[in-house]
Amino acid sequence: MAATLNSGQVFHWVPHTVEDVEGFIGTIHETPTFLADIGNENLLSIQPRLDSEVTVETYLSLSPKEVEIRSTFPSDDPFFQSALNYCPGLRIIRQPTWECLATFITSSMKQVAHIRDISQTLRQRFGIRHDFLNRSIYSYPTPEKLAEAGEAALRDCALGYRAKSLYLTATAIASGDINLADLAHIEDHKEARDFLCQFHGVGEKIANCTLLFGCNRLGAFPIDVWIERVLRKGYRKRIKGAKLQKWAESYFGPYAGYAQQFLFHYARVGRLGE
DNA sequence: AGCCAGGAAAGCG
DNA sequence: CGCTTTCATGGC
Repeated sequence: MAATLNSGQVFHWVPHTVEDVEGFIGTIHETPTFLADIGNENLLSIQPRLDSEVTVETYLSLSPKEVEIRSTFPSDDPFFQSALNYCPGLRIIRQPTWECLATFITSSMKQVAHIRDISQTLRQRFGIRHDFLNRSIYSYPTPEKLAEAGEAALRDCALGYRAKSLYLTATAIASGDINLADLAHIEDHKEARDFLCQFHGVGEKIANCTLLFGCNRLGAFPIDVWIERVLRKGYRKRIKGAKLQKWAESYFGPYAGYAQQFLFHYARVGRLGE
């Protein structure tokens, strides 16, 4: 669980200790939650109330479907197997679509540590406060709240040029101009990606991150500098862009996005670089 | 001090 | 079209 929360999918979980148990505190949708690994692959979770919408198990993808997913990965591939074995417990988190979309808009050309800072600032200034386990934690602000805040106030959160994109996207949704819920009814992967690319500041990579981490579309394969690096190193792939995208989706199969996350983590934490 | 970060839009030819 | 430049900010 700890590796999953630190794997660059989600940016708001912070270390927290409850009665000498070390874990993380954050929100699952609107519900404050404490999570801790307590040995033997057991997970401790504390919530002030039951979240009827999304359970801890759903959020962390702790389902038996894992076995089926892993069986679709390329088996005769030592490089991928070592990426998989590097962190076998890694899961894809199922985040709220808006929260995921907005967070990745703020992620462009930023390091993970700084994306965390931005996420925390936005939550503290514009989100709803929950007092939980002797601590204040904040849910992710709604599109309405960010639209109302205005571009200047967002820029003041160290967003830089991303403030404009976040503001325009929040406004498009808050005004009813674009209904984010429509995305769930789009079957086709390309159409879904194009739908997300309507938003200012959203290109192919951020659209794929949103589909993978925020829409439960496990075939989406986001390509960033780390993935380009790892595919170049592990598979001698010198192609880029759309060609690399097509190869990866085809090679890693129906759950390519899941495979992507193992490769990303292997590249970033495993110090694969030169 | 220089380089780069989970990129995308705008500006070229 | 495909390629290049520009856009802020902070950590190392």
